[in-house]
Amino acid sequence: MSNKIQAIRGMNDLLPEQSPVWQYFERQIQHLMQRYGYSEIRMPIIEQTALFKRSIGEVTDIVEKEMYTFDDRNGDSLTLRPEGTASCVRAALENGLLYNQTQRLWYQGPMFRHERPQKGRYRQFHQVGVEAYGMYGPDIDVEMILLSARLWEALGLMPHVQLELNSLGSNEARAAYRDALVAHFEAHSDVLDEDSRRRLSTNPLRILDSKNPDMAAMLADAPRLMDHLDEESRVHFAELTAMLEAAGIDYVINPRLVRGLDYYSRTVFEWTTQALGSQGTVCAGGRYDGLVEQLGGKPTPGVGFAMGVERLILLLETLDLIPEAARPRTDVYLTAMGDAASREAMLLGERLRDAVPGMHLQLHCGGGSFKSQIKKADKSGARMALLLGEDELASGQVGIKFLREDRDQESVALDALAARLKTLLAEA
RNA sequence: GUGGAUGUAGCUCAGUGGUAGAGCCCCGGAUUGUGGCUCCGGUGGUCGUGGGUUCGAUCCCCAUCAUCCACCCCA
Repeated sequence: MSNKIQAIRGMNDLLPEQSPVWQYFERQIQHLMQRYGYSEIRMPIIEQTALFKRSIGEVTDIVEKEMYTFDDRNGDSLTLRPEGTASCVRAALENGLLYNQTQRLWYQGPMFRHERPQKGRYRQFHQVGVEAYGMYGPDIDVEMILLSARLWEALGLMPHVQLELNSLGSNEARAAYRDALVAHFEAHSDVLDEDSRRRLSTNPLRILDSKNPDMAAMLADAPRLMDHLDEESRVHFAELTAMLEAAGIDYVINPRLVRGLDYYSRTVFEWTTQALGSQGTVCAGGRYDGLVEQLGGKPTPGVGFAMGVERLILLLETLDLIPEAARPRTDVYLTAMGDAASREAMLLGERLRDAVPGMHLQLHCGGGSFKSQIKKADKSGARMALLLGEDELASGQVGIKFLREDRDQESVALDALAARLKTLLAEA
């Protein structure tokens, strides 16, 4: 055991039993994105370290202590991407996708953060990200929320998730609010815990997030971001909530909702669930109007969000929401008794796959008794087993045995087999 | 990164200071070529890893790795 090589901590294998569930989820995503007119973009999973430092923010937890950063053979500092937005903006800029045009993009793939693993939190995890560029109005913010809501609806998750909203205001308004907040905290510094004191100089907004009950009263009295919004952001947010109400989307305004990445401004939102314990955020995002410029582009507004695939799949499993149709099926299991029949079965299998393209046919390999082959046919989940032995070979017939229905075994001539199978498959 | 719990067969778990068991799974047989039920038999474990205490450790102690829970963070 000790000399066996193990997977890296917090990085998981996706096993055969699990992959159909992921594929089901991915199909839903692809379908959804097409319906809303979003195009897929794929970026490298490694970028220059500076990209993340500049976008996410030097003093955020992600950059300070969670990135997989290393020097490559040239001595350049590279980082395994901890999130997708920065790469997406970089790729869009680099390829001219933002030049005098709007974009609706999505992507999917692994992200890496060196955190302590827990259920729903892994060092390699997967996100589906959705980003839109070039649109200032709240309509695109609303579209993003509606799009995500439609996904919950399709997956059956809607009753189990809740939408939380907030506005961070413009960068100037947030800076002013930050000063007011720091003043409030400094006036009550006796109540601040150690974490919060540290954050006072780095990221005071995060103190609002604290779950420490000793600080609850002081936090309740803290100035509210909503009261410090600039006029433009206030109107933007008001229009956003009005449109959500018109669309019938329930939401809760959470004035303490802030984001761990520095690039956000104005709208921020989170979909959360109670069903996953402490890793209950299943989807989160917001507006980042300053990021494109910060990364060297012309001022271009952006909105986006990311979903945690592991968390969503965990949620689907916890709530038993994986539809039966998501599982792969086998229609036919082809058995063969004896060497001659085995050779013939291989060819027969290919001919049947040509003739009946929609059929899922599994060929028995590896010999064994008839009994054990039929046992395997049963285990495969196939509806029927095709039986090919010496008798059948001699008479040019194949046996069709029904494994899930009370029905007589059939004997069909080889040249009529494909047609018979088509008919049988059409029954279901 | 902090605190706590757990780690025994592929899976779910019993168990004891004298080097291990059940159920499920898997394989074979009862039924010379016919699954699901039943019965019988079998494969499979350096008891997470490395040290220590002991005549002797899977059990006690320490360390380490991994998983889980909470904090933290976030998707």
